[in-house]
Order: sequence, then C-alpha cells, then structure tokens
Amino acid sequence: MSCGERLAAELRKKNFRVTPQRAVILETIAHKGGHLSAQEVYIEARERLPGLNIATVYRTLDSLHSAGLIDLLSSGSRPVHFSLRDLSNPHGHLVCRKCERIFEIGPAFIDRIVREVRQEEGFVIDAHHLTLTGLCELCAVDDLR
Amino acid sequence: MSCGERLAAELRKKNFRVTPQRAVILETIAHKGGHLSAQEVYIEARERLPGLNIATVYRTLDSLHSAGLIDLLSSGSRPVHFSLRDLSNPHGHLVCRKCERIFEIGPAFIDRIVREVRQEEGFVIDAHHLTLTGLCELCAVDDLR
DNA sequence: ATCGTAGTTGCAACTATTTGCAAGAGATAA
DNA sequence: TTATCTCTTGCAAATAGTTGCAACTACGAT
Repeated sequence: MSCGERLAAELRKKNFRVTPQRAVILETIAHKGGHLSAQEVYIEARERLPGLNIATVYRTLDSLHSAGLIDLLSSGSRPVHFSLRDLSNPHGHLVCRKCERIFEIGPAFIDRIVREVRQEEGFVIDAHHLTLTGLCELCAVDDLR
Repeated sequence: MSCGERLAAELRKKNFRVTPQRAVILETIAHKGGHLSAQEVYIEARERLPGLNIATVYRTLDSLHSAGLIDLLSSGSRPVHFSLRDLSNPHGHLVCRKCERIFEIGPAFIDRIVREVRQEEGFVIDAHHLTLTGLCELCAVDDLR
C-alpha cells in the first residue's frame, strides 16, 4: 500500500478528511526521515505548499498522531519530535538524560513489555512511541559519582 | 530529613545553590500535591514570593528535576506536569490517550521493568518518571471499533 | 565579618504553541 | 453534477516557554 493510500485509509477510519496539507506534511516526515520538530516540519512543508500555516502544522501533527500515522518522541524535557510510524518495526526509544543520545528498543522486547503491562495492569501501551528516559550504559557508570 | 534539608543536600550535590525561589517552588509543589503545570506552580508560588518571575519558575523546575527532587509527567502530548518525588514510593504513570485518565504503576512492577531493561539493553531507566501512554482497560475495549 | 567567584534572578524580547472564528473545501447523497 | 453537512484551514490574537544579559546573592575562602 502506498503512503498516500495508507494516509487515506487511516484518516477515514477516524472520520478525518484527506487534505493536501495532511498529505504534504506526512510526505515531508516520510521523506526527511528521523525525528522532526513541528517547526522543522513547517519549514520543509511550506516549500511544497507555500500558503501553509504553522497552526495547521500543529493541528495536523495531532491528527496524524491520533490516526496512528506518526509517532512522537517526547524526550522527557522539551520539544516533542515526530517521525513516520514504521509498521514493520514497532520500536521504542531510550533517551539518555545525560548524553542525550537516543537508543532504540527492538520489537521483541517491546512486545514483552506490552504484554506484561497488559497482564499486570490491564493497560494497553502503545507499542509505537514508547519512550523511556534514564542513563545509558556509559553514563550510568559515570553517575556513580 | 525535612523538606528543606533534602533540598539543600540534593542541590549541593549538583553544585546548585539554595535560594528562596527554589525553596518556595519546592514547597509549593509539596504542599499542593499531585501534578502541577509550570503555570500553576507560578501562580501559587508568586503568592508567597511576589517578585517571582515566570522564567525563574521554568529554570527552577529544570534544576529541581535534575537534582532529582521532582518528577515530570510528559503525558505524550503537551504540557509537562511536575510533582514532588516520593522517595518511598517510586512509581510510574499510565496515561490513557483516549480518556486522558492517569493510572499509577506500583513500585514492584516498576522494579521489574527497570531490571528487565537493564538486562536486555544495558540502559538504566529512571524509575521515577516512567510514563507510558496507551489505552486503559475501558477505552481499549471501545477501540476494537 | 568581608571578599570574590560563580551560580541565580528579574527583565524584556523572542520563539513556540494554542485557540476562536469565519471562510474554504472534502465527502456523501441526491 | 449539485447541494449539503461538517471537518479543516488561515488568520490573528492569546498563551506558554526560552534566552541573553546585567544586576544580584549564596557560599566558600580569607
């Protein structure tokens, strides 16, 4: 299924409409790859759709997120970042609060955590956009003061 | 150890100074309980320290957080909320993205997740301020469309 | 008690994000 | 195709959060 088809299908499910703004913003995120801030998305996307407004970008990012098309990485502290959801590879992020590096958690382990939380608490975690903060291996050693 | 003594001890460790602003802000959070936004902290704290500036509040919340005195709840989407760190009860939060309710994860289960992530990934999650988003039991049922 | 250093604060300007509202435009049915 | 119903958008104003900088002050050294 193409990117555009998925966009249409997922938005419809939520009773959201398919608009040029949404398509351009999703394509921008898909094309650039990695994690982008709302402002970065705005700057990129406006080149392809000049009249685009920043308010629309924020609202669109919200919509795309609740439609499950993009994930967000709220690394504990400030600016939330957005990335294309990769259906074939649900993964999480470990954000080191010291060196700020971001590590991925693989699908297998994510599955395990999701299963455990569902069993213990009856809560279904979103496997996509699981973000944990803490200290990476190296920084943890340093932290023993 | 009193609240003031802990403040002093923890700040010193990080080479942070003990100031009236920091004391008032920490007391405000301790006194109100629960989770407060930066703006709420500002409004409350300013009553006890009239000249207090909003920029100071943001900077202070950062400092108190990195000193480990308060935790933050960044519920996936917008405004970050702060709460006093309860040393005797490290816990996490499950935020339902549908009904927005917040559930607590108990210390025992938190410990288990922390241990598992350390084993599998060599990453040491902060047990305080572990926040997961997803769907609560009720909303998960609805979500089966 | 006084001094000096470096961390902190308040201020003001700036950037980022949200909101209300009227005009615009997808989707569905006729 | 046209009408119609809502969802969306752009705009502008409001709110939230950040930053540079000079003045201030906690606190260890003298």
